[in-house]
Amino acid sequence: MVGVRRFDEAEVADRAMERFWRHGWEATTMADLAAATGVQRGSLYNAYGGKAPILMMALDAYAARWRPGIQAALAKPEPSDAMAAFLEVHIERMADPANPPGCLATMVAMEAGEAEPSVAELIDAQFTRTEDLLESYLARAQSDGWLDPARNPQALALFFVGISRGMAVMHKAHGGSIQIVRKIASEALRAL
Amino acid sequence: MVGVRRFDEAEVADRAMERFWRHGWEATTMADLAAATGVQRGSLYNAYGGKAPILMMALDAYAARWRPGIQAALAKPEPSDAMAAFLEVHIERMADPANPPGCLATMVAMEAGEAEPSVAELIDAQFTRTEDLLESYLARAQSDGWLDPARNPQALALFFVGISRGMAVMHKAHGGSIQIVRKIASEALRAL
DNA sequence: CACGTTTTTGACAACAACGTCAAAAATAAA
DNA sequence: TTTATTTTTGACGTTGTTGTCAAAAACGTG
Repeated sequence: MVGVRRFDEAEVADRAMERFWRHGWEATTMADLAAATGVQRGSLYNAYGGKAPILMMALDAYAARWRPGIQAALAKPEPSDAMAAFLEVHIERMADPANPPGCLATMVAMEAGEAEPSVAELIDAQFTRTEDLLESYLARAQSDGWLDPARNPQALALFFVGISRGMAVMHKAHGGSIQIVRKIASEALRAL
Repeated sequence: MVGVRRFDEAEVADRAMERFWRHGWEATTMADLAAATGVQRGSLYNAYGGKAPILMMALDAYAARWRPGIQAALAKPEPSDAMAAFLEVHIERMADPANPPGCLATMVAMEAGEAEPSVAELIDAQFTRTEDLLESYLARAQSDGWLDPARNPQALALFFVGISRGMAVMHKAHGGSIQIVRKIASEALRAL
């Protein structure tokens, strides 16, 4: 390696994440990303090739940021505890005033259409990954006797991922109210 | 009225709705709206003033389209029937292949930020309206003895509106799968 | 029918964003 | 220290989008 990259890639990912999260995909231009990251537009093109690869990098960083919390949640034996902790990860993210409202992945899921198939595929894969984590946790909890054998782990996993996305939409739509989000979560836990 | 408007305003609202619904707010230009509606760009500026008023008109038409179904759902005495019918309105919308995937209001809620305060306010108001409808229905059902007096009608209303938005996100993220949406709804109804 | 008002139309200039490129700068390795 | 390779930088032309405007067309009213 001869001419070495001058900027910190992880920091670029974080700043780009913040920018996309707060303003969305279409409302963010390469010039905005240059301003947000402090890296010149030409360098971003040289390093990543365009806007979509930067978003995908930001989405990966975003998913990685919550992964420890989710895995800790799924270490709890009782499903009601685990699902409460799972939702709490999202609540804490929304409660932190340093974060933009809502959820980056949810926003991109709604915004990314046929125009950016690679982004849509990544979102699909990220959602599926979380659903699979929850489903296998719930299936194990079921075989360990913590969950009624009549319940459907897959449907429950979809439900909890779904309600976490719904909470993000409500958070954003209602001006960042965290009380609303907490109320939704508490009702959702009665599904168990 | 002398020089009378040459196009059907309701039809413009419908075509604009379809365009915004399928492609989103930022990804739709005035030229796109002109092409979608068959009305020239200049005429749209003359009639509405810009893109945001057209979106707001489309959002009103969108809300009006599902209002009868929701009111019919809330005519059912038993809350479990009513909430099932409420969610079914959304499911049927997503199951119709003629409709774009997801939900226009949910998409705009995620996409509209500080850049378009008037749009964000309208979305907030539309969400609140539905929540209020559900809350007063549930409060009445509760006083009529159909719902456990220990339950919180407001929190339940927020939950059901929230899960309907979550269903829309999951629908869009997973390429329009309706089975996923149905599974989520069936689990959500166990919260009652 | 003629008038006055409004809409429609096509065009315009200004601005924003894109993607590329050649020259300059930086640095690891020889 | 020189060389080879990569990144950085600023600028360029192209394209797309915006908002406006004046002329033309349409139409209800008198």
